[in-house]
Amino acid sequence: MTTSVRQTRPPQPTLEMVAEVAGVSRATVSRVVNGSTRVGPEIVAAVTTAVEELNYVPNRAARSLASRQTQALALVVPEDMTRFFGDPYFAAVVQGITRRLDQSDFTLNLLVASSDPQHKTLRYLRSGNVDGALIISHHTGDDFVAELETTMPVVFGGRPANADNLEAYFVDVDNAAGADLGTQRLVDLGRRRIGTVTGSADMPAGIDRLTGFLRALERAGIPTDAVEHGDFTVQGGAAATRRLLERCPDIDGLFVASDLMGTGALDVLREHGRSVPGDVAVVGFDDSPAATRGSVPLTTVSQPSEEMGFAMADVLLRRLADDADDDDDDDDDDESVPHRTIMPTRLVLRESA
Amino acid sequence: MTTSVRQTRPPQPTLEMVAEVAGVSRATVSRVVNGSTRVGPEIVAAVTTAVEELNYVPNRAARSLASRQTQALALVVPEDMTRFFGDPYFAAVVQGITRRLDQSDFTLNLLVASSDPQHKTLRYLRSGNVDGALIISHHTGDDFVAELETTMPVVFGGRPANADNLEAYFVDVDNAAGADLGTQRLVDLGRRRIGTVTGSADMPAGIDRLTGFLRALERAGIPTDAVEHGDFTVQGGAAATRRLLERCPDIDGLFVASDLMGTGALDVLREHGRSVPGDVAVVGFDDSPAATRGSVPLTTVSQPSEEMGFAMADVLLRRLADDADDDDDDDDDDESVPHRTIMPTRLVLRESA
DNA sequence: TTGTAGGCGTTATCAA
DNA sequence: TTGATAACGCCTACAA
Repeated sequence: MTTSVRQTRPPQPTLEMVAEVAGVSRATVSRVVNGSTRVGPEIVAAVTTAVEELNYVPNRAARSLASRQTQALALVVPEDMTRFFGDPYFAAVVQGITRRLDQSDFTLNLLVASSDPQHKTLRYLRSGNVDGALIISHHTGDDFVAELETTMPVVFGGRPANADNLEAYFVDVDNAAGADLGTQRLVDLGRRRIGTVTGSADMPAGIDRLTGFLRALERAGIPTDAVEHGDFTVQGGAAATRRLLERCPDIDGLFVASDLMGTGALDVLREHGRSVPGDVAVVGFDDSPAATRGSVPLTTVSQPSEEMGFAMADVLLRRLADDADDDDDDDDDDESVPHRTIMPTRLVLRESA
Repeated sequence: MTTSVRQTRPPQPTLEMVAEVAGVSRATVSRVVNGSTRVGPEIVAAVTTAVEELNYVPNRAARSLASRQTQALALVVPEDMTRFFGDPYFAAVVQGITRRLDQSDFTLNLLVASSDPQHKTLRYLRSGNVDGALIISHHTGDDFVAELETTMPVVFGGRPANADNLEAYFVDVDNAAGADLGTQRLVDLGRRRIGTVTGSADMPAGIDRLTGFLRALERAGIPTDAVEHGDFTVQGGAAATRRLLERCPDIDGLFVASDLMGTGALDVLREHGRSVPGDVAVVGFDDSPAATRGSVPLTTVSQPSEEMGFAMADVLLRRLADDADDDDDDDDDDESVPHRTIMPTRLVLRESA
């Protein structure tokens, strides 16, 4: 061996080379590679041998150019990295998506993008890199989505923010019902001065959970003024709790719109000398790992985040399959894939309430 | 508007269509799109107008097929999702990588892959989806890497596990020196019964940090038997600490090979009624957000994780640029891109030691 | 400076 | 069942 050879990379084998080795045409190799049944057994064997001998792997670009498909999906997350990695909710959703995709031969492209304001992301999407897109953590302002939908099938995690979006496909839980459930727990515990730290006001999940909270309080005839806005981050949750404590020092119950914010709330409560659940009972939302990470294990409204990711991928895959079938036929919608998939929430009792 | 139109997606515009609208040839449009300077100003204007009018975006597959480049990189992480999302170290590295890539027009493909044992991942890589790969958290067993290097330029985060890999490019810190530094802090504090919770034994970072720990103790003439193996997870760190406490109940100093494991250690220490740093002084490694997440802020050996990600991407991009230049010329290595990039560590003092 | 033409590695449409 | 032969959308000599 010479000591310093420039690593020269052998060119990847092509269909043509395989065809030559196997003594058949490119078309036949293509059939074998793609698992067509209409090929003679001994030919299949010959091709398979050649493929392994040459260590052949099909070129994705060429395949996608010819077939107009990529076998890839994008997961678009309009948040910055810190946020994305900071909230276990995202981890669960990604986990679910990949679990579904592992059963297919689609791959996932993660697009975490608030830094470069959607421009690069949108270009990436529009340049035919993927067959469809999954969008989570969608904010009111993220209207690049509208354009996206005209380009490729899209499925949302959480009801999309655009009010006009009646045709949108999404997977969600009934956030209002969930929040109601969580708040009711506080009521049932006999708490009568109940506050909330909301999620982002520009996200349906934030808005709906507030709605559910208010509904429960009104039903119980409890004042609904103890509301402070958070943003689904630990810091935001902590800050909101601080403001709440300042404004309403007498609260004895707190509904926090996410477990992550819940940990922030717990910190502030302790910092202010309030015991949990003694002085203040706390209920979170998500049932993410964050729920058990704080000083007190959180009672929380559980949503099946991972299952939601799984369902999102599943819906998108089915839409894609449908599109492939429709060669021409009907324009009446069979509705084989439902636009909305609503998953259940349930209350998980731990120590905080 | 009809109520239920099957969303029919208009075909994406092509170079050819732009050419027609602008009244020039495809070649010219291609030049303009790719920013060639050798084009008349008014032609550039015409083409630009046409591009915007049609909302044209180049097709990646076609471009990549013709140019034999993808303008995409892969980040390969041979870990499961839970682990990937659980350790802030990865978040920092990804952050750094994307920060570098944002200055280029390369995109990043994240491949978190221990589930499907590398098969799908390897196929993805080998089918020409990316121009190069970044690999972090590389274990001894992950030998698929060897094959990868023959296919495309690769840069490692952390010295690769394969001993024979002299030609490998990587970005790392001097783990042994860092661990030595951290351990020395415990010695300087007057601790004389010092233990360690190591990282994974099949990863260079784990091994080297143990080496540094041992070196510091030997220098100080302190027994080196208080060693328990962790695996860079909270649970692993906690379990190792538990074993250590059982075996050496008298330890007064603890070097933990990662902050994440450090939080696990802190929990166990408290659970056993040991105060920190009173009874046991603790030093971590990484200086990740996990360092300040536990009950006591960790004194830790800081490594510039985000900068390391940035550097990894930078090295890979430069290798790629070099490869593009070398049309034929030399076979003596200019070594314009260094094989190893070693970043500094420093001790960050907080409350735990 | 601009246009022509060939090719990149597959898939898909025909015939045979 | 198999094999020619077009596309697919773009880049890139080469020629004008």
